[in-house]
Amino acid sequence: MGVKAAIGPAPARKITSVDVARLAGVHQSTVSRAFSDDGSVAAETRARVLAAARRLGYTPNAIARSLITNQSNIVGVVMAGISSPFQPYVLEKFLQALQERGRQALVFSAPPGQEIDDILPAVLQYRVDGLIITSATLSSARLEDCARAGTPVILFNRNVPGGGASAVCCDNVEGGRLVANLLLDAGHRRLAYIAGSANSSTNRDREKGFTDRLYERGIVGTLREQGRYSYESGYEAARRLLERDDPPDAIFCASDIIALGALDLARERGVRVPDDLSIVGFDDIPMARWSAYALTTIRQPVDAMIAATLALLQERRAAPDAPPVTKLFPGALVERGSARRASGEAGGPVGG
Amino acid sequence: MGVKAAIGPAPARKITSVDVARLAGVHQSTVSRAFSDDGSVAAETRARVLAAARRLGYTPNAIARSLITNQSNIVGVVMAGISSPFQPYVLEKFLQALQERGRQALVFSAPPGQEIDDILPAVLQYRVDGLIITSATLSSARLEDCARAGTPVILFNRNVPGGGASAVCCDNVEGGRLVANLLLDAGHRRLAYIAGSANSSTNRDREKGFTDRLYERGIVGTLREQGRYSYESGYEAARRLLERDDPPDAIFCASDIIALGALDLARERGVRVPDDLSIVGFDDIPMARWSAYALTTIRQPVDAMIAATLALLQERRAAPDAPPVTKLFPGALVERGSARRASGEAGGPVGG
DNA sequence: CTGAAAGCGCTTACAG
DNA sequence: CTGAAAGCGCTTACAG
Repeated sequence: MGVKAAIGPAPARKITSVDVARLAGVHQSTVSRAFSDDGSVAAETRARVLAAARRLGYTPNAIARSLITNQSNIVGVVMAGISSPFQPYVLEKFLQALQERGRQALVFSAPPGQEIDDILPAVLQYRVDGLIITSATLSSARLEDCARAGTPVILFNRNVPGGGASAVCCDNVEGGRLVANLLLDAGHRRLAYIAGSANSSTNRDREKGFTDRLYERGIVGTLREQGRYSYESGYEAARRLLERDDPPDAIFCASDIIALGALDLARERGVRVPDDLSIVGFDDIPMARWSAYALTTIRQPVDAMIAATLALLQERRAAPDAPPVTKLFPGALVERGSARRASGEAGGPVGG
Repeated sequence: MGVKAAIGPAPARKITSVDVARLAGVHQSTVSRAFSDDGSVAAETRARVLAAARRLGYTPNAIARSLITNQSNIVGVVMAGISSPFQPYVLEKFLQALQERGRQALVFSAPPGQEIDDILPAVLQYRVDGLIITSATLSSARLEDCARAGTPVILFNRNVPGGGASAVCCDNVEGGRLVANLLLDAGHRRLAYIAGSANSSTNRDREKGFTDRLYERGIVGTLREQGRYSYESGYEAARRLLERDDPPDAIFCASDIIALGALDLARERGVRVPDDLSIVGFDDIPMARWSAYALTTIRQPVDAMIAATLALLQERRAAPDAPPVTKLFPGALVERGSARRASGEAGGPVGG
């Protein structure tokens, strides 16, 4: 009533369910029930509680709830580098899917290409309900820590057979085969592969599918350049390839971002795409459809893969000791302008 | 000892500090101290506790800690769309900065251009220590909810004077002026502006700085196309501009991604950049330096802006009722190949 | 349908 | 330096 009151309303910090209960004239446990879906509360009581809560600006404390229910509703998402365009594309979809399901995402970024063991303790401290690791791997020691903590782990876009973790992945081997078929059917015989980071399963599998199919169809002597998953890397690798005495007439790049770099280098040197050189990527990132690139590529069915990841996480939480599974999703060939069409192919629907 | 033992080690779910205390032969509070930095524990005791913890695979429960310390160590990050390339670039830097400071990030993605009021309750339930909102705004009602909950809010890359929230922002008005000067000094007189989303402060400020400076220097009749922050939008807007009877010879785009679309459209139509047309963007996203684009642009000092955001958050947590402040950071002109150089300018260092 | 009480796993004065 | 105890803000059997 004195001078102090004039300073302004004392900010009533830290409103709890007890405050709401007092105002609504009920017990604290009733407040709790009013905020839970299945709590049996008289409709009228609930209305009174909710009104009091609104007046006080009360929101249930999810931290306290997590502690007692032993469920945080938080999923950990660890990404190895968000800078490569496929990653934010995936992350955004994960965030949306999680939000739709009423879950939160604690997101971590790891230096690309590295193991993410250092990050794990922080993730586990927050007792996340599950852990999604995209484009990275966890050592088996850390994987065991997760198992011991009862935290299910799903590897997204990384497939380590026998690695002890469940995985959701595009069928990269089959994708590589698809590209080999496409290029061979278009008449190419002088082929090259620009690899992504050496230690990634995506690179390994895409390369394997590609070269195996080439071999099956009698092609040998395919060129190879080691790259990383970056534009600059594709640009440089393509330079080395095109400076050869016997340059390739078709290049399969381990990912779209590599292909974009290769495409730009080719153009700069006056090599016409696809007339002189076919270039194919993998992922179908948003940029692949830019008219400047019109990249022929393999599309990963990201939405289905994300839904499967979340379903698997749920499943594993119920049955933590079930053996790891791997779910493979077929990629789809998207033909745009950067690769020659099969020679036998008709010009359009009319010709069919 | 019976059949059950053969099934395997019963997974000792939910190890707590009590379990560790028992194994180490100390009280539970001593375990807690051993895991805290300043807790006074005998070195030998701490070692024993840590050994026991390792053996049991114990990690302190951060959820329980948050409840008692009233500090979650979690920062909420709300982004309006991660798909535009500047956003993941910023997000990655935020995540890294937060990790370095021992903090976690609860990340939310909102539909771009929209208000993010719906997301706020979820954020507040988790009692985040602070909230960073990038490229989006909160209604004043929701801002008040945050104030009442004692959660400091910083707007990143959005500047709403008198909006009631603190903000960290590039000086977009000054950036717009810089571009006007550059283009005028290079001899351009027929100018155009491709706008970003109409309701964004970034667009408003960049346009204002640009047109004000043009006006000051006596240029009128500047063309304007409304766009959104997307490649496609820049592509289409540039088409409309270049199909005119009196096309511009220089275009300032509200952001780099718009400029990239404009650049590609120009090329497709055989318009030479920068000989026939200068194009300037804003942000300096990683793609701007790709050799295919070599985009002249304004670089936002993102690292400094992020450090300031985090410092401000810390500050506001200590003094929640301090009035909102806005920190403006100057952008830097980065001249690459997409805009003509000033006519008076020497060709290189030799000519100086 | 509602109240009273126990308990989730920690931290932190308070003694000694 | 260590132990004993209170308490953070909830949920959830248990009675009634």
